[in-house]
Amino acid sequence: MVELQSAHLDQVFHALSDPTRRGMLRTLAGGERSISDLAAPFAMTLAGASKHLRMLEEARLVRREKRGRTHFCRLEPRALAEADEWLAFYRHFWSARLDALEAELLKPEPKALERKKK
Amino acid sequence: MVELQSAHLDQVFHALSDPTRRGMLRTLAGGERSISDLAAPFAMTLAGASKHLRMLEEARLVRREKRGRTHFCRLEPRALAEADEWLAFYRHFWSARLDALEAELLKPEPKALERKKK
DNA sequence: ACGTCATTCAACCGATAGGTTGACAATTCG
DNA sequence: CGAATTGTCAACCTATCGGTTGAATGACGT
Repeated sequence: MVELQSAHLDQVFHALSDPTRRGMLRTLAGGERSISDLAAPFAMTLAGASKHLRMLEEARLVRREKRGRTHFCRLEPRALAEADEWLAFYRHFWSARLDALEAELLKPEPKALERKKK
Repeated sequence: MVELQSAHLDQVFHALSDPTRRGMLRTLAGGERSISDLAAPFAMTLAGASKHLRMLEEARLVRREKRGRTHFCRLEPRALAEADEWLAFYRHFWSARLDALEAELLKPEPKALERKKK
């Protein structure tokens, strides 16, 4: 858990470092979208947008499924979760409260949490 | 809260996309360090490391204080918190449990939390 | 079969990243 | 003062980024 596939984190964080790509992820938060749908909000050629999508896909932030002639994309939250795990290490620097709760979540006994949920 | 200074997020995520810089942040999690201290673990000239530090500083992930001839760096958690806030929007995609707890944290009444902590 | 729609590919472009080297600046020590 | 320590600056190099254009691919509708 400590190494966290550094090379993949490189890809993920780099993918997140562009506002176009972050915008696309935001759109995908609303559900499956075609490439053209994702490209539409941006003043950019489709080929340009296509490249961004490919980076998101290679970073495994997005999954693509081709149905007929259109490619549908969906958010792949796993990679975001990895970025989040990396950040979690630092969480206590800015928020002792959230950190405490999270520590509880990750402890070997999820009893307290299950009580809360059920 | 919705726009989150996109240009700054660009810088932050880009800064995090390099393993050398992430390594430096990890070192800084242990407290204040000099530039040479931060550079030491990496097979790289000091000038190279110095450039990485400057990016971290410009992304406001690190603060620098010059005392005598040595520059001391400290972690600046605020920028990491911004990245975390951005990710928070997507948290429910991979963890309904954590999301629920966090929502509780951010609600106007922190009563339940205080009971847990004290 | 033909045209059109959705998307990629290949080539190109200027800007930036990530690294090096060598010279410079500032501070401390003898 | 002079030498060593700590770090930056400037110039350079190669690779990648973020974008364009124009042609190619593949599936659909008629």
